[in-house]
Amino acid sequence: MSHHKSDAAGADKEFLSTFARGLDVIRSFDTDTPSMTLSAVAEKNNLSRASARRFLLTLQKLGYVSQDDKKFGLTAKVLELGYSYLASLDFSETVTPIMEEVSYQLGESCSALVLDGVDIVYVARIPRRGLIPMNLQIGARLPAYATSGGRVLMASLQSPELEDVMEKTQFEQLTAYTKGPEALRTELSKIRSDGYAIVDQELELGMRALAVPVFDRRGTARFALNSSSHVSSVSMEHIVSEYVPIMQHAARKLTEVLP
Amino acid sequence: MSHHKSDAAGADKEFLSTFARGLDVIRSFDTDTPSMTLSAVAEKNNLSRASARRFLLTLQKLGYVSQDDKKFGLTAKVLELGYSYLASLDFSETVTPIMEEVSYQLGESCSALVLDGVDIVYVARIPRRGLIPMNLQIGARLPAYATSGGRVLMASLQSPELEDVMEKTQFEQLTAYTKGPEALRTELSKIRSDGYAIVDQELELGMRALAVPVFDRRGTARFALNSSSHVSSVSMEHIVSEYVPIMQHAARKLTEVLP
DNA sequence: CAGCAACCGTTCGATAATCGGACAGTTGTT
DNA sequence: AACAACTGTCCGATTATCGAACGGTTGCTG
Repeated sequence: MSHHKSDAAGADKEFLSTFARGLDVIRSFDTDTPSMTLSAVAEKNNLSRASARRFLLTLQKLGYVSQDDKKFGLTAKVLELGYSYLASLDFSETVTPIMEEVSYQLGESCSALVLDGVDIVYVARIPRRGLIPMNLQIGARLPAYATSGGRVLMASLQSPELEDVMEKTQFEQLTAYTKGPEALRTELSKIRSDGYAIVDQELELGMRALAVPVFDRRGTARFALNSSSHVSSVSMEHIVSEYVPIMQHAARKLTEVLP
Repeated sequence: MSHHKSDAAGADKEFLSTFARGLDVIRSFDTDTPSMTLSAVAEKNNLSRASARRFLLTLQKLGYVSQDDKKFGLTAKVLELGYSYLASLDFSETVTPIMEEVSYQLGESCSALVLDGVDIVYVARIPRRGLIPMNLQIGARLPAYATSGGRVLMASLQSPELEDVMEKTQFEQLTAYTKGPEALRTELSKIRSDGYAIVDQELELGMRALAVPVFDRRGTARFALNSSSHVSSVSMEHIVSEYVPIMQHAARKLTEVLP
């Protein structure tokens, strides 16, 4: 049915390379190189200086980069790009208040996260006052297989998608407790029947995390709610008996308000 | 010296229109239209269907959009674009802990924000437990002229840049207290000598905000620290005598750790 | 189940957008 | 003054990109 595209060359008629390269230019700014000269941008992206300049001037004209004495740097406007995504989720009115209530009842941080490939991505977060266990901002990523949120979302995938994630996942023994692929499969079916996931020090020693899936009215998992706490502060039993009902109650309420 | 570019046509030799259009496609997803059919994307961006399809396929191949039954939607991966900017700021190690301390000492939320055009943009935020006055996430924008953070940043601009901001600002009477252009100029020079700005119910009734500028070692303002509170909870005198010293102390500490 | 409406997918010649090498200009350093 | 390390600009060559047109698919309706 479908033409065999020339896999070797990869020159795809439907792929806008100028656009793709431009996105790479944006992403080439990072912590190590927050600002770069035109030449540095060219080199980092395998572009000619003339091309790099065109990308930078385009971004500058659009307000996404600014120039400070030969050095180019991103402006806060690039946040608007990521913001398109957050806006399309539309959490601020409906979801955040419920998360705040959960956070208050638990006395712990509470996050919302989605699956993107083999990672989970934090899309909303209510931090706990005082010690913040890890610095997880919106947009931060963690491997799905070793996180409670990742597991509830994996558990609600259909078979082909799940296989795809399992296959692409790089299983690493992050702590002495981290489960491998086989143990994870067993765990996933347990999660399916329980309706929640607990990850006990598999991602990081001393940290326990709980997550529940949040479904929309059609029954598809839209995101996960998660809360993590120190081993010293809460026992596993307490999580199961106290935290799980609160989280599941919130998840059911969320189902009603989701479009 | 410089060619007179054909101002009428606007066809700029150094402007990569494919790239610019692609960025617009990303931004065309919003709260009202979180997912769109190919045709809808085409129409919203004034593209032919064939073009819209090329943009969407490119974004899909890069993982920024996903397709669900003829409807396209952004994925969490677009957050990585905005993340490039946050990474280039590199706040997580150095700035956030100091902000947390401020938030703890004040018992109020504490935010970091930068100036982008006539707006301020939130780039880091430590929320206060309990009532969150407004839902200000990272990336959120407010008009600079009516916010304490905006004012300290405007106050530290050089004359031509300041004039530019003043000129482009749409002054609106947001509350009965909101200052106009003339009063703002007076206020700015007061801010310059005081080293802080207080905005008393000018943005929203019942809200008072305090901000201080944070300079790097070369003396350029990099961002502002801000904290806002309810009128009922704290008096103006208390802000000046208690909050200001804490904020200014944090700002000085930040100066030392900034690159 | 034919006919229609509203979509999406694909092709291909035309065209304009993009490329990059070469040269010129600028700045700061020794 | 010579040099290094940049950025700015030009223009012919090259393709990437465009869009109209046609073909499919799906779902609805009488």
